[in-house]
Amino acid sequence: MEDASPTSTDQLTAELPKAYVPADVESIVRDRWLSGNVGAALSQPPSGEDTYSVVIPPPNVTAALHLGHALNNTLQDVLIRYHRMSGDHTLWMPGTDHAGIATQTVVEKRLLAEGTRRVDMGREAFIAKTQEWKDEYEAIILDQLQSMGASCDWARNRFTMDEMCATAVRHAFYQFFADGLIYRGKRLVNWDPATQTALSDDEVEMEDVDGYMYYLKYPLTDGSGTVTVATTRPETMLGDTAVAVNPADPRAEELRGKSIDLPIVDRVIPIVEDDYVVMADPESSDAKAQYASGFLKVTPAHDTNDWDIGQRHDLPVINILGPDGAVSASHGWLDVSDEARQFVGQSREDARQGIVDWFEANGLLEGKRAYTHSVGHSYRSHVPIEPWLSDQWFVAVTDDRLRGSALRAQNAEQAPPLPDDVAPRTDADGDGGMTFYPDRYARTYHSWHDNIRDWCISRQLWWGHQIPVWLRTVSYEDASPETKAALDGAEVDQPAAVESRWTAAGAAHSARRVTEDEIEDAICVPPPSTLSRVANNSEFADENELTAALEEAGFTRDPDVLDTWFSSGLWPMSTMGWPWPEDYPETVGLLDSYNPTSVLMTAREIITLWVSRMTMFNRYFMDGRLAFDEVFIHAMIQDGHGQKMSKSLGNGLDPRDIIHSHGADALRFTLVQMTTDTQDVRMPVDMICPYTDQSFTPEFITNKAGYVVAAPIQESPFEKGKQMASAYGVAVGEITPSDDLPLARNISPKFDQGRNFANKVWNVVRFALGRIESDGANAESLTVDLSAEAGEVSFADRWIIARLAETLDTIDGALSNYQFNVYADTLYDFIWRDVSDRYLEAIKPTVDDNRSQQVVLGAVLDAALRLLHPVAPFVTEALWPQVRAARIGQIKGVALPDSDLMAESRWPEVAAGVVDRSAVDMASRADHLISAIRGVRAERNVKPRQMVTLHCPAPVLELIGATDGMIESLAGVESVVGFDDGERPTGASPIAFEGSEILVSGLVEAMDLDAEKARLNKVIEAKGKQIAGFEGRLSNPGYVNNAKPELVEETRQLLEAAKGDRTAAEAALAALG
RNA sequence: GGGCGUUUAACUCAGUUGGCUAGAGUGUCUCCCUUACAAGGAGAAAGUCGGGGGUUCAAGUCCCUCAACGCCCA
Repeated sequence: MEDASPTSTDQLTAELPKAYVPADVESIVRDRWLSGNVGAALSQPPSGEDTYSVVIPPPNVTAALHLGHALNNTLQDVLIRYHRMSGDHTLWMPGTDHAGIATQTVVEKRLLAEGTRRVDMGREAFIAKTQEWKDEYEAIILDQLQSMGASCDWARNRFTMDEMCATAVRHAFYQFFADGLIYRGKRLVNWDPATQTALSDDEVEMEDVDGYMYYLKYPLTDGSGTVTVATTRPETMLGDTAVAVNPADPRAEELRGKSIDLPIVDRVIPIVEDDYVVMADPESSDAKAQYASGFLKVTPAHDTNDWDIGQRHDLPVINILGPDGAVSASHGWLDVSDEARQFVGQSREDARQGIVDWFEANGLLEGKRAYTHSVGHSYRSHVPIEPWLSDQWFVAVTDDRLRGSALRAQNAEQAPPLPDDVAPRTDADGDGGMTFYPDRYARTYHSWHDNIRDWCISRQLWWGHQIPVWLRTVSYEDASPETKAALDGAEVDQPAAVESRWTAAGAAHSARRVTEDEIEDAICVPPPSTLSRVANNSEFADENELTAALEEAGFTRDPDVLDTWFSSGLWPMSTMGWPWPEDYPETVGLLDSYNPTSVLMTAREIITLWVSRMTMFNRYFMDGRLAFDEVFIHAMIQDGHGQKMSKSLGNGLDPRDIIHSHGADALRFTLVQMTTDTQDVRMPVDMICPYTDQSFTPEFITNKAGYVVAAPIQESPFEKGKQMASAYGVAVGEITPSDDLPLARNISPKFDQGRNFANKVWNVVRFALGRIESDGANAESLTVDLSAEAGEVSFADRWIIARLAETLDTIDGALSNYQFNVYADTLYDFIWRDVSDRYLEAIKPTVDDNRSQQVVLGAVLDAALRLLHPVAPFVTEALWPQVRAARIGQIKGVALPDSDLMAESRWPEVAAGVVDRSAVDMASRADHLISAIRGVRAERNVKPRQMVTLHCPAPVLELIGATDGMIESLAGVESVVGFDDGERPTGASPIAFEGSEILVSGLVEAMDLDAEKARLNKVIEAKGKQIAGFEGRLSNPGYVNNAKPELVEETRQLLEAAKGDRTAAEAALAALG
């Protein structure tokens, strides 16, 4: 790459502006990576070499990425870049998710705004429209990822509905179907009456709702009285098929065998006894018992618990609602009485009121009490979910081959014991191999599988993978002989595998009785690539012929699509070409080399739905192999008030805004630094004034729902009288932004630290470039030996390399354990505190004339930037040509091989033998002395240029000598003279250091006696406190006997030093008179 | 109802198996535009580690308990 070649340092210095301007370099750097194919993975790395792989949790194409995505992807990129630099073959698979219901919903909204509806345009046209949306947002998302610096293998970008993924989805469905793990059945599902589709359990959100508990009197058929049922949903009584009572209830015996005349509907229903019924207990602490009457109306078609009771007592199921949630007589309700007919067609809300009124008017309403309870709501449309009876497809995730396999995958050391009904772990591939970080999430994952139910995967949508099954319902007589044979003795709704002409052609065939005399045949047709492999001697040439024949035989394809998570669950396999990688040559080898992936990074909200399913699927289809070895769950970012960031609260941050104002590295660094192993982190949200571009803390109000939000209208603190709209004001529709009331964007001051750090790094490099004479030399030109014996380098050089080695160790440990904040903090300290504040200042007087020191400076810079690269790739890559130019030699034992791009450089290696660990201790002593001197200087207002003189005893002289001028440089000391309680220089300020007295003279201004005394008294007081503490500890026999000996010894030394310091300070005080 | 997490300086957070005088960034105050950086440098003030009890020679760290806040699941 031509612009990466080193040129003369003078030129380079001139090229670097005084401050780092991210916008000036980010797009250039991004292009360098793209044209350099930095993220490209080798499909078939040489065997035996390490690989490291991550699949991106595919973002929904519904919307642009938010801050949570920025965090998630930054962390992945940090690991990927780190492992790439460490020499692993890395694969980071990018892609997006079609997000069925979510995307369909936003597209429908857009259509409505344009004046059309989905049903008006038809399925084909709607899918085309949605595809447009997908293309638009996929492009935005990929652009966002690249602008954040994500080093994915872009050529492998996948989409959950592209051909490769679609093949995997269809093949997996076919395989499960053939193995009896996917079945169709009439079940109660979570029905969203607004979007009119089924939802899986995890798409239902529980919300507390203020409602009533109604007490309805049901007359006994024998006229002997009434029983009172308690219910929150009186309207469902139209579908009651029993009343249940707990067998332990004293009233149960008397009622045994009796029945009820169900009001309104005139249906005679039995009284059954079931343990499930909560007995009335007004004294109970359980709200359910407090509000219970002891009698439960049983509506199997409209309540999951009632369904279970119905199953136990063989009760009829009467469905009285339509798909829109209104009362309906055309979905299985046959015995509609004249009285009941008035409610047909009413919404569930109207019907509730009407039925309560009816009971009241007829003297059958015993009462109602206010009652707050949890009601399931659609996560998408937010309307209450209706448990609704319908034909749906399910994956039998409760089967041990799936649930058991997911549980066995867990690392036994961090997981609770396996449940009794799960087969034990064996030495099979994958068993016990999956580890969670932080480990507490292993329990969350485990317990999710406790009450797992079969997974409803059909969705009544258009956007998604259409179910690859052709269905036909015929009367028993008309069914084929094979089907009849397979169903011999089978009960209603119980599926059976069938051998037929369709299975001979490569499809899978299952049948079930829909009713006693109706039979449904289901033919699952695999993807063409599978069909051509499994069908030998098929009577059909290809899939088209087969499906044409099916349709001719009266079959029609199920119009429903699959739950999005079905395709996401296959993601670690489908993206790598499964099941037929040979059909996609670029994927050959990927599964063998990169699956299992190394780690899955995600937020905890989807531990259950995604981690579990990927594990189940990968293990099922890949002979037990895990989808990933490790799972890292990162924090959720909340706003400054501890609230979830959301569009509706207007408290979110757009990564694009942060990149615009602070730069991508600032975004990344701050996010990485925030990543501790806690669950939530807070990020105070400020606003940017659109008139001045300055940020300020907005005025907050509390909204009706109790959230702290930015007031809809904000005054500019910078331009008097000018106003702006907050994101909250716009989100709730209170304000439409205009020229007079422009929308203010959100920002957080937390990103300042990242921005400042990038700027610091920039300037460290600028400094070095000004001090290193390139003269055409390169990293091979000169080799410097660090050892003190060689005498080639100064103390500061040995020390900074020792600190580099320590930093490297800490960072390696941190990144292997997902301690991202430790990584960021360690680097920040090393670069800012050590390299910048100490090392650069220490070498300023000597580096210009010291060739070896220039070599060390160049190498330190090079190494530091490499360590920084995973978290701040842009600024480091931007500076890489300059850093290469600054390399005029190498350090023996410090490996920093050259490369064209920083992103392709190797992680630094420092040989243990070259590190002078003692230098770190000595530097720390020096540091204390420097601080003391600086303290005196600051107190006396000594100007930076003013040099002082030090008068100190022999041991301190020795330290000063051993550190080769570091102390003088950093403390502004001109000369050091010996001083052994001899004649005191006049006007000198005393300080206590390591038990002896040191005098500082040359402070220019006359000594302020009172201030000096006050300072010494403060020292004496502080030392006295310390001494008391140490003495107290040492006089305690328990401590001396029990604590580690070296600890006790250390305490003794500290005590001696503190005593010495106090004595010195007292002597100095006395000398002042 | 079950589970998890948080509570340390004014704010946002570190503090790894108990052991140096509890740290950082921001903010505040004082001084300095020193030829890498004012997005900077030097210094300073600021903490009864949520409350209470316990274990221990020793508790921010372990145990019990109470409180507040948040999240997940039902």
